[in-house]
Amino acid sequence: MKRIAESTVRRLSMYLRYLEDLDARGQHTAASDELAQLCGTTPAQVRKDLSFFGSFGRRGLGYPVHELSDRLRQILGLEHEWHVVIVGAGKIGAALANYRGFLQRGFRVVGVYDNSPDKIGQLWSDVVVRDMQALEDDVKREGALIAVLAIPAEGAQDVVDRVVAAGIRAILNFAPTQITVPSHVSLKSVNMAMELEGLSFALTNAHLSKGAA
Amino acid sequence: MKRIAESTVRRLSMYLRYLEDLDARGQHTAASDELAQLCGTTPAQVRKDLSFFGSFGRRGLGYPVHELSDRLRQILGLEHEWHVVIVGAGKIGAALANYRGFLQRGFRVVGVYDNSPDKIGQLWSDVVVRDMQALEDDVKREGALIAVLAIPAEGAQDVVDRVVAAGIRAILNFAPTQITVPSHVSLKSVNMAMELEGLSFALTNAHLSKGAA
DNA sequence: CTACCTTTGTGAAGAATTTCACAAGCTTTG
DNA sequence: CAAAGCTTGTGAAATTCTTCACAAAGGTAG
Repeated sequence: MKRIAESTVRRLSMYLRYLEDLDARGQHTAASDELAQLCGTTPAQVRKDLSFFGSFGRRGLGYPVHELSDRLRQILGLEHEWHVVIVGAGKIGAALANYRGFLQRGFRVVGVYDNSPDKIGQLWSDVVVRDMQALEDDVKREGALIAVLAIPAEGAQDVVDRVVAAGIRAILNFAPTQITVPSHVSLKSVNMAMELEGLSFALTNAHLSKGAA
Repeated sequence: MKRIAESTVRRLSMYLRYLEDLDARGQHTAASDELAQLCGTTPAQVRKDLSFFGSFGRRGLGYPVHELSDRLRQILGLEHEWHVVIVGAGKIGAALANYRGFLQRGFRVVGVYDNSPDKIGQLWSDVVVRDMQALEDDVKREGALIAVLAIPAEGAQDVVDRVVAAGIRAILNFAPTQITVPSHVSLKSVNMAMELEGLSFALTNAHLSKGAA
């Protein structure tokens, strides 16, 4: 079977979001054309993306909204709950810990960790900020497989090594630095400075830069 | 001249970060190989990326660290200060407003805006949270060209239309929804749920998913 | 039942991006 | 100054991703 491109996965995630909207509004079917317009892509792209996983639509009619949502949740692995730890109790950590979208999607924050004594013990939503020293034990006990890193660049790699050793299998990194992980661990990095610099480039070189996203 | 891929711009931004590190450490030259290792890419990629903009290296030696940094800042449009407004004074807005990396890179937050009465008037770092109603006037007066949207999905498009009408030319969107902008406006979206779902997919379909980032 | 309309699923074409591989050029050493 | 050693810059090849275009299939109207 073919490997799936990251861009395809991102779009699946987007299709799902809009399908759920449509479902909530009671719409029963949606054509690739409609989905494409909602998501800012093309009908051919929608059909191709879905075709990697099977054939879910009906010719002449479109896709069954509810059924396709289910199928996409399956594909994306959103059927069960993932346990997530957040490392770093700064503003970004706080934003993530409070973000309701996560729980809705099956990402349950089972722990928030920090070094700073004035952070430790604070209650956030429904978890208490704990000392970093508890990190490994908690990861193991809670069976957390996903870690979010919301810490400064310095020390990020150390934390990565620690959580990986404790059993984490996927990392979402907000630290503005390159980190490395063993091949059995998935990594995504979000770097705000890099995004803003992309915009700065576009503003400075309107003629050179590609369309938006 | 050839159009520049977004992926290239992201890497330029990364090269710059590491060149600045090297510069601070007093290293005078760096080969494509070294830069590639730091950034997790390949030497050929580094050379190709840079070659779109000119030829900055010396054969047999590598790239002059300080000079190339300057040149990259020029290319990325980081030589002068950009004025940025942040719309939404929630946790994400707070994280961004406080992020020192921005100012370092020449992004000055000239205003933070919110609707909520208990947010308005709060002092953040060195700006006061203001009423959304002041948004358009402030954008014009301050000559802000970049807006960061840190608000819920509902109403995001309205805010976009408002800031675009007021003269904003680039938007960094954290609202978890698709927004549209006129073609003269650049747009980047960061969607945390989508990132986590990408990890969930990778965990669920190890055999289908591509390498990490 | 037939004709017509719509929309999927998908090979094949096309475009974009990355990787390869090597000639050209700078440095250093003897 | 010649030879050896690196490393760049870059066409060309390979790979990856997107778009095209159309046959196949379901739906509907008459």
